[in-house]
Order: sequence, then C-alpha cells, then structure tokens
Amino acid sequence: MENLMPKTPTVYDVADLAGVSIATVSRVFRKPHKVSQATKDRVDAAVLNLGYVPSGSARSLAARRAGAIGLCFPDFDGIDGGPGPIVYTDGRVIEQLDPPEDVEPSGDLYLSEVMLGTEIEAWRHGMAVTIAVARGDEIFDNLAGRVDGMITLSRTVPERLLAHIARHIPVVVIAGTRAGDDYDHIGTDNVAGMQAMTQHIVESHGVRDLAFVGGPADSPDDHDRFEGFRMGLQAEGIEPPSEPLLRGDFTRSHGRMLGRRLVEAGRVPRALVCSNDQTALGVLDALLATGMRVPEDVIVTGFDGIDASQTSRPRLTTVRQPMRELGRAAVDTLLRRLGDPLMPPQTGTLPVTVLLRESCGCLA
Amino acid sequence: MENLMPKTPTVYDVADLAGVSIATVSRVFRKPHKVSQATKDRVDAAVLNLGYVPSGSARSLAARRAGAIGLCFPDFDGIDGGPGPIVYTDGRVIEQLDPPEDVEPSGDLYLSEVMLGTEIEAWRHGMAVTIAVARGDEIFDNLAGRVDGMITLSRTVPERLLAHIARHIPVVVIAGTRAGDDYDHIGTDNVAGMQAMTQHIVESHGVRDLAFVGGPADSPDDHDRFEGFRMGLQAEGIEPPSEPLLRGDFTRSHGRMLGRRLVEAGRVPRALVCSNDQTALGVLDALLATGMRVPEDVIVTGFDGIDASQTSRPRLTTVRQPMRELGRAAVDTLLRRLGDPLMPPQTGTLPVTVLLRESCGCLA
DNA sequence: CTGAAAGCGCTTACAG
DNA sequence: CTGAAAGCGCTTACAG
Repeated sequence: MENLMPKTPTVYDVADLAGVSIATVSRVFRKPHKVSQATKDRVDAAVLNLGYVPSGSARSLAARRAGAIGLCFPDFDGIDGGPGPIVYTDGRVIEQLDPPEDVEPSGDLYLSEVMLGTEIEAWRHGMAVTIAVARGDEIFDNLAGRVDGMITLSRTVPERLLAHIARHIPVVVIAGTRAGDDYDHIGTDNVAGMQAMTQHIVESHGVRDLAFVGGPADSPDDHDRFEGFRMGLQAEGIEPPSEPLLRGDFTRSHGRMLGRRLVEAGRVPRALVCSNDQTALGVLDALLATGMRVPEDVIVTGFDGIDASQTSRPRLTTVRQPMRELGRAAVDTLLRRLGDPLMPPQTGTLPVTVLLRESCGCLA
Repeated sequence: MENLMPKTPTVYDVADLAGVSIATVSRVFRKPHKVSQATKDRVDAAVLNLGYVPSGSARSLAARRAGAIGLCFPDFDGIDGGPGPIVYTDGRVIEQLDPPEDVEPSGDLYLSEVMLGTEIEAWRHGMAVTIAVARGDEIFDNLAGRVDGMITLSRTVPERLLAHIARHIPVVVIAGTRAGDDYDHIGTDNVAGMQAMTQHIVESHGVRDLAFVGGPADSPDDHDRFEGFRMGLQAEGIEPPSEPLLRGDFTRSHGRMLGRRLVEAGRVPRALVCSNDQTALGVLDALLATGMRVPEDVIVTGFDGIDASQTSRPRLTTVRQPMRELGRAAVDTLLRRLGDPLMPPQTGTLPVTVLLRESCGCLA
C-alpha cells in the first residue's frame, strides 16, 4: 500500500521479462500442457516477480465468455429502505432489553444455502458467481452484461426485465412454478412432500381432523403444498377441503395471529398443517401461550426446514427443502443450457425430506 | 429460447439501426445528459428492438475498472468435501426421525448478513459483488482479476495469496484483528462488548462468581473477548483470571461437552460468560439436561447474536455484532481506498449491542 | 451535441 | 512448442 501500485503489469510486461510472446504467457495460464516446462518456469518467475494478475475483463472479452454466473435474489427484507450512516465507535456500547414479541428473524438460511450451493457448483466448473438483490432496471445492465447466464429466485425479477435478459443469456428460475418456456426451472417437490406429511399424521398418529394453514393465495408454492395436503387426505379416504382453513403471509407474526384467532374461535383441529415453518412457529407460539399442549392437544407441522424449526420447543416436524441442492441443480442446468442452447426447456424437481420431530409426537 | 439467439447485438448494431455513432450509443448509457432527447429516443428504441445488453467485459476493459467487488468467505462447512450427484425425483419422499442430538446448525446468519451488507452498499455505488469460497490458489486468478478490490473475512485467504492480491488491488479484512499495514480492517468492538456484558452481570444481578468459556486459543476474536471479560471484572474490583476456565472450538457440540464437564466436576460458577453463541447454546443444552436451571442456578451468556440465540429456551442474553454494517463498512472503506490509494491504512471498529434476555435473568 | 479513432489486455486460429 | 496478428466490444479524450 505504501508503494504507488505503479502501473499494473500486463501480459506484455510478463512476456518481455520472460523473453517470450504474449501468446505463450496466455498459454501458460490457459493451456499449460501446451508449453514446455522450461518456458513455463520462466513465465512463472516473471509472473511472481511482477505480481501479475490476468485481467478478467480482457480475458472475458477475448474469450467471448464472462466466466461468471449471475444470482439474483429478492429484496425480502426491504433492503432499499435507506441504510443510515455507518457509525464507528470506541468503547461505547448500547444495552437493551430484547423481549421476544418484537422479534422477527431477519431471514432464514434459505437464501444463504442456495447461494452456497450455487457457488460450490459454479466454482467446480471454474465459474464465478456475481450476486444481486433485485432492485430495478439497473440489474439488467449491471448484472446481465457481465455474466454468461443468470439464476434467479422465483418472482424476484419483473417479467418484462427477465424477458429482455433471457433474450441475451439463458435464465434458470429456482422455486415457484414454471414461468413459461423461456426459462429453465428448478423446483422442489412441494406436492409429494406435503402429501407425505399429511399421510404421516393420519397413519402414524391416527388423526383424521386436519386443517391447512396456508400462505398468500398467489404463491405457487403454497398452492402446490395445499394440493399435496388434499391429495394426502384423499388417499386416506378423508374428504379434502377446497380452501385452506386460514391464510397468512408466511411470516411468524402472521402465524401468531392465526393461532390466536383459532383459539378464540374455540375451534382448534387436532392437527394444523402449515404451509411453511414461519407460519407454524407463529401458530406454535400462540397455542402455547394459551396453555395448549403440542403435540398432546394439537399437532403442528411446517415446511422448509429452516434453522429455527430445529431449535424451537417443541422442535418442529417439517419438510426440508434441499436448499443447497437447489443452487447446485440450477447451475448444472445453466451449464447444460450453455453447452446446448437448443435443448428443450428443462424442469428439475428435487426430492424433499420429511423430518419427524416433536411437534407431531414422533419424538419425546 | 426457440430462436437461435443469433449473434448478440453490439454497440455497432445499435448505432447502425439508430443512425448514430457508437460513441453516442455509449453516451446514452453512461452520460445520458450529454445526449439530446431526440437521439436518445432513437437509440433507446434500437436497444429495445435488438435486445441489446452492453458487454460488461468490454466496458470494464475500456473503462479500466471492473465495476465489481470481490467477497471471499471461509469454507466453514467443509464445502469441498465432494458434493454427490444431484438427484431429481418424481414423488418419492424420504421420511426420517430427526433427534436433536445429531443437529449441528448448518451455519448462522453471520455470513449471509455480511454478504447482504456488502451487496447493499456496493450496489448503492453501482458496483457488483462477486463471491467466492476460499479454496486455493484459483481464487487468485478467477476472482482477483475481475474485481476492483476485495473484501475477505479474517483468516480466510492464506497470507501468501492475500499478499499477492493486495499488490494488485486493495484488500479489506473483516473481523479478527489487523493483519498488518497492507490491508484495511473493519472489526467489531469485542473488548467493549464483553466488558459491558461482564459488568452488567455483576451490577444488575449481583453476581461475583463469573467464569469465561472461551474458543480456540489462536482466535483473535476470542482473545479480545476474554480481554473484555477481564477488564469488566477488574472494573468491578474482582480479580480476573489469567486464562479462560475452559476452551472449546466455537461449536455447539463442543459447548455441550464443556457444559457436561463442568457439571461432572461439580464446579459450576454462578455465571458462565461464553465467547460465542454456539458455545453458550451448547453449554445451555448440557446444563438443562442435568436439571440445572438457567438463569436461576446459572447465568449463561453468549456473543454474536445469531438467530438461534433468540429462539432458544431460555432465550440467550448476548452481544450482537452489527453483521450487516460490517459488510457495508468494508465496502465504504474499499471505495475510499480506491479513490485515494495513498491514504494511511484504515481501521474501523463498529459498535456492538448487549441484548438482555432470559438467560441472565433480565426477562421472565 | 456528435463522430472518428485509438486503445483497453487478453485469446485464438493460423503458420511455422 | 512458439509467435505474429487479428479481433473481442466497449470508453474516452480530442476535434468539430
């Protein structure tokens, strides 16, 4: 840092110092086996000596591939709500009471697991991963222009934008439901997972009074999970409802509200099958607060397998999504698409796992 | 997808169609105010018509800046342990019992929060964020060459590599302790946070029998936190120990082990101040399992403020790190450095917050 | 406000 | 195994 970082060395500098052509320098990096050991050594020495790092942009431009994948995720947290100034400190510490009521977990591991899966698989294939929170149109020139393909979580990028991007580079959508033939899609087996959960409750716990606590009516995930619930009941010879008993918005606080509402209405079914973990945890909070026992009085189950589901009391029986695999599969699909642009639209469905824990009565 | 994605349109195609020069096309994107509305409209129409997306690599090469920041994080999960093949499914679901003993949370939000903070601040300044798990030397040419600067979590990238990179682009290290004058550093006020926590226990709960449960002896974070603990005791007129009572490795399972060991030794202090949340949660598990009551018999506190700390029973009193701010501050520092390469090495310390919850007795 | 032209730093056939 | 040369698609002074 003390030196002025003079001019960054380029292939030309390395070539000069090593006494070879720039083509040879390039080969040492990209096709080492096509270079004799002797010249390779000379080039390596020059590289080290100069502190040379190949320019990614020049490389991408010349090679006609960015060598990177874009990953776009939703602004789930209202991120754009204007972050304040950054405060630096020296010894001052704030102390504050932190009652549970005010707590809404800042997010779960879903996002970071998908990201990790994407990163792992991408780097296995020598691709970098560039991330972006979906904000507006800027994405389109800031991200789309610098990657070979894009992965996006469902309902993250406005359709119009996505269409523009897909005209340029392949796009893979994760979760939700297929958004048409212009994108490949990787999803989770919501239907089978919820059906298995439902039948488990009926068969292993002898419960026939089940109700579904849903999420937003326009969520395709919620739709599929409710469908699985209905299929499960049907398979057990129980007449399925045409609508969820209640709907929330997938948050824990809404779950609490729904739980309270059920108790107040004096009509709590023997089992509450919730459309996601956050809702289930909220329902759990509300039921326990009124003195009901889970699972003795009511069975409560979730869907997703977020971290909080395994540390709650009682621990939540749920369906785990293969989050990391979702990212990996998306990358795989993207790379196949890149290799064969004409292949028909792909749809990948990943298997889920029903985790039997305390809230259904499977574990003490 | 059905069309062959013929040849991707370039500035030349847009310029031709709009009847302007390529310089003008470029200006429409980069300096719109320097172009008359009329020609701008023509260019915009051509862009839409052709589905033009500017090439990021050509842009970066010409502009001499990548327009991206690299974020490097540790392979905390043993990621490279060979991921298996991806299984696609159709209706098959695995059911499995999931007892608590086998659970080690797959990670906490620390990483994803830092990532989010980085992303938010970077995009506010028009920079993309490219992420990478630290693996080996590949980072150096895959990531370092394509970004204008790099942010890395402490002890993530081998010193030799980091030095090579820092010769090329500025590097900001997050957490841990300063690694020399070649990098800027953003950290958290470990000392003040732990001191405040310690004094809180003494002053608000009248406890004078405190012990410190540490992490790895070579962790600078652990070192600072223990130092804060000692300073807190000293300030209260209590003779501080020279070493932690016990040391774990920052994992929950190690925490459990340490908790069991304490109980078996029959020597459990009135308050256990743990060096991080995972350790504290493990200690909590072990104590509760033997019938001890927290906080009535023993006070247990953590450090970090991970999600699990606010859903445990009892909820964990802890010191929250400003994770998202850490990322934001790192980006800020990086951009300032980019703007002024000669400025002296920077060190930023962010304030922490003591969260008073149930495990110290502050909330029922 | 607009255009012609040089140049950014690589990769990649093509020759040898 | 190695080199000369064209070209990747932009940005940016410089003129006008």
